Amino acid sequence: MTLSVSLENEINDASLAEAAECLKSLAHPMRLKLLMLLESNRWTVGELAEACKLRDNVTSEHLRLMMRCGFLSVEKEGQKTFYQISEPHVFSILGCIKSRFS
Amino acid sequence: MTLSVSLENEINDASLAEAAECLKSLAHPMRLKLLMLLESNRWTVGELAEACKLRDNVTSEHLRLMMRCGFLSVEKEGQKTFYQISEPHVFSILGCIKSRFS
DNA sequence: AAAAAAATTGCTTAAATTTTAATATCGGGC
DNA sequence: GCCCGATATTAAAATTTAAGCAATTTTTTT
Repeated sequence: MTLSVSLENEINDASLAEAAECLKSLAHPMRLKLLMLLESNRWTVGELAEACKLRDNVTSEHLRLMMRCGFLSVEKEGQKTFYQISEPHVFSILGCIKSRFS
Repeated sequence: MTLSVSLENEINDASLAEAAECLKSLAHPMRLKLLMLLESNRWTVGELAEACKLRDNVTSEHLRLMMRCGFLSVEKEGQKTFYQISEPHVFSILGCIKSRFS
């Protein structure tokens, strides 16, 4: 019984791969910065690019990566695309990172 | 005042880079698996390699990466080197990952 | 010295990142 | 309606970085 409980707590290989993939999308200084900006508000690509002194297309690519693993979602309004954090766990991980590094 | 408080909560570029570096060392399926094994016990390189079906040298390299960002520490006893998690935040991040992916 | 356990090195292949350029999409004015 | 500027995305090429593997070296014990 103890063993089976401990096995149930384990995470399978597919989930490990998925988790690693998601962590990889966090493991970039600019993407962390983008996420921290997104913590409090929704932003457009252009606003984020300017705030981070990045090119628009680079910013767009970073956002795409984070979209792909479900961290972000968008709301389109006219010619603007607003990005926002859509996965609650992102907030807890960011909190964890901040408590360790600031 | 509001502004200065919000700035104080920010994280500077150097810390962002360091955080990204650390996350990168987590963002690998095998290293996640190694950490989960290390959650409850200390292990030797050889034991971890066998449990994960990895070569010793590959295992050693993964462990070295995680040592470098302070997640692990070692205790040498004779010809054995026991690895263990030495950074409390690792536990909280693992918890976060598990709650999202299992 | 020999054996066991880890760590390091050199090399090859695979991924990620950046850059430049090109291609959509939307809204407003003519 | 059609073109223009602003906004955003995509594509292809070049560069950088990481992963995986095999062989060698170091460290420690017997």
